[in-house]
Amino acid sequence: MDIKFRCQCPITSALDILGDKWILVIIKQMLIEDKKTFKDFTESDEAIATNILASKLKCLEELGIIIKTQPPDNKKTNIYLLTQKGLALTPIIVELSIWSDENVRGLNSIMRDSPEISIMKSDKNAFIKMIEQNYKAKNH
Amino acid sequence: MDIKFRCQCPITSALDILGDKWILVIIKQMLIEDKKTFKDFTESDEAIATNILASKLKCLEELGIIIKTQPPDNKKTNIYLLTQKGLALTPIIVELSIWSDENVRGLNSIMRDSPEISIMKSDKNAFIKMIEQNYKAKNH
DNA sequence: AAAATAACTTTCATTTTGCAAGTAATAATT
DNA sequence: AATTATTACTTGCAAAATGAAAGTTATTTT
Repeated sequence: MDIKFRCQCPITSALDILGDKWILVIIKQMLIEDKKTFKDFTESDEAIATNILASKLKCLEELGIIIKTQPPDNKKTNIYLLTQKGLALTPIIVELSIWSDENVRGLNSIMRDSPEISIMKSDKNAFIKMIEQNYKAKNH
Repeated sequence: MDIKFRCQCPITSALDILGDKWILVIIKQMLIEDKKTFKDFTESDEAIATNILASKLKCLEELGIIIKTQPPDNKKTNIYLLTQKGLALTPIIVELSIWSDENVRGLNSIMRDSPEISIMKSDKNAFIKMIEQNYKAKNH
């Protein structure tokens, strides 16, 4: 199961990996909603189907964007964690958030506010670092 | 043909629009490869099928991300241009570019270098502004 | 007037996504 | 110790999105 890259373009190649309905949603759930088990993902608002979830997690693992680990005290539950490659997607998630706040709100009447949106805009780099540090602190 | 939003999350809502194989590729082609006609898009490296292209362009137009215009001297050729909403996707494209350079290069052996990658990284904001100004200058 | 071009549309095959139900292993409860 | 519940999936099938190839219409160009 390896990815077919459409051409030599770096941006298109990134989208050969990230360009679908679910990959970046799963990354977002891990990064800012603290989801880490298969069950966590199935219970989220987006309501991903379990077969799709299983295939996307496998794909992300093969690409080195996440790793699957077993907690020593529990053989039933698996823990999925972002690797450095996955954490490095934070700037993309933040930019999606800003674009959405400014340009999608008018189209989705039920969209919720991001309480941190003004902080996010006023100092993007600091905000990105904060999210990354926060994730690392929680998962070590 | 209106979009179904999965939930209240701003990031997921952005991905309800942008999360597919083609939308951001088309935006990239307009923004940094100077593509503007139907033919331009069909001739690009990514080789999009004409039926898919037609449906994506229609979708982008309905969302207000691009506009379709007729040059006064030619009734055959249509010109597609990014609106402000479309231009505001520049930061996302730039972040995809940076992430790809650092994390996808190892997976796509034929990926080309971005000559401006170091400038891009050293001052993201300046680079984003430059791309946006450049686009506006060319298309007025 | 004929040929070429631009912008699509149509048809049909393939791939991806989605729903619902089922399974196997482990953990918790009685 | 036996039963029940939970977790992490897989399977089967339907629906939607994507793709390849050919066809259509309205301009331009020759």
